[in-house]
Amino acid sequence: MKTTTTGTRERIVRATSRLLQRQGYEGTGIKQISREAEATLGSVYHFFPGGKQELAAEAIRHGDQEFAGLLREGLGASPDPAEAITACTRLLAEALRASEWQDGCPITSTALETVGRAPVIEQAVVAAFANWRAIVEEKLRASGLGADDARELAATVINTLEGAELAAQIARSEEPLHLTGRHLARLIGTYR
Amino acid sequence: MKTTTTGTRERIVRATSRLLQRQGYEGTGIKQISREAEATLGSVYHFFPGGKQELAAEAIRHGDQEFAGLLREGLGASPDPAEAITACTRLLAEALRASEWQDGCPITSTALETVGRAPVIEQAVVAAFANWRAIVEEKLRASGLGADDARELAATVINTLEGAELAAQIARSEEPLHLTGRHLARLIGTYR
DNA sequence: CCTCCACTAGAACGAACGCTCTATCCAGGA
DNA sequence: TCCTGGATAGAGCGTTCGTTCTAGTGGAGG
Repeated sequence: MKTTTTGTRERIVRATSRLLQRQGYEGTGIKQISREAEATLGSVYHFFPGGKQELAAEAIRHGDQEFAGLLREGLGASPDPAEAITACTRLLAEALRASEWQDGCPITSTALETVGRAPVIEQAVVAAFANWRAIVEEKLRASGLGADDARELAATVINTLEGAELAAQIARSEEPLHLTGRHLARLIGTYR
Repeated sequence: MKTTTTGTRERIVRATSRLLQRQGYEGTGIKQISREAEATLGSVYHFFPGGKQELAAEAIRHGDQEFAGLLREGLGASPDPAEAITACTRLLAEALRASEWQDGCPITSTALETVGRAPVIEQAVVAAFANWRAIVEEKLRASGLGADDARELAATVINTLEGAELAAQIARSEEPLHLTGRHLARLIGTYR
């Protein structure tokens, strides 16, 4: 059956994505992935003959889409860009707390561990960040900001969200995210 | 000899700090550390009977001091807080480029990998972030900002620097750091 | 009914992991 | 001179790593 086939592949990617998010690249074993995904080692290497790296790259792309979805949801909450950004920080804070501070950014840990040593993964990471920046940039331009301002602000918004997510996870507190929302709103406010 | 003794311990901590920075916690083995530090496995466990976790916690504290030194150097470059922050981003960018994009924040990777599963390390991480925030907060207060504003801005400055450092490392470009410097300067400018 | 092939299943491989253990070295005090 | 104890040295423990390999399963097409 086709559904079973894609079902297994999908389960493997989802499990990998979640494990990479929580344990990082080196801390996650293929056997743990196959166990968690309720698939066998044979299935894993059948779908991902490129091994751990190919699997991780695919999981990064999955995390990319996941985070992009959250961004779009937050940005759609208000026409005002400043309010839209704080909606994003609110969503991130809620998700982080709901997971008991376990699920931060889905790709940061893997990105840092593999930088400069796993080109396939790095490429997926770069694409994810570019995707996220583009989503924010589009929102800012739609709100009337100039092209250069929107592009630059979008980059800082994403970078700052990353930093705040990290801080919130470490401190086990929503506060860094809420604070960042307020400061980003203030920064955006200086552009009108 | 006392110097030889402390010399070995110091070499182990330095090597561990550098390796954790570049490869993360799970990606770094004790044997690699002892090799890199030109010490034997026996010496490592002699000085750090708590094993890898104790060693990592000590290395985090070393990285804490290192980053704090850079912060102090940058902040001391100008009496104006906005200029001082951009001096920090400049120093970070230079260091990152000089290491060929290998040496980002000394503790981020390890922090993310061990969050919620290695209390000894987590404690050192929390202390490091608190230390860095305090350094920036003091500078902002000395520049005339109110107590609450200074505290909040300091937190955002550190978080944003972290995010920018991450982005710069991944993109192999100084640009995210310089951009962040400009945006942080602008944000600080709204408080006078 | 048989063939075919995508998929499942997991044993086995060499290497590396963190850590324990014993043995040795050597400077300083009795 | 002998003793003590911090420091060095590395073999070896059991486990897990990523990967390879062969064997088996089951539904679709002829």
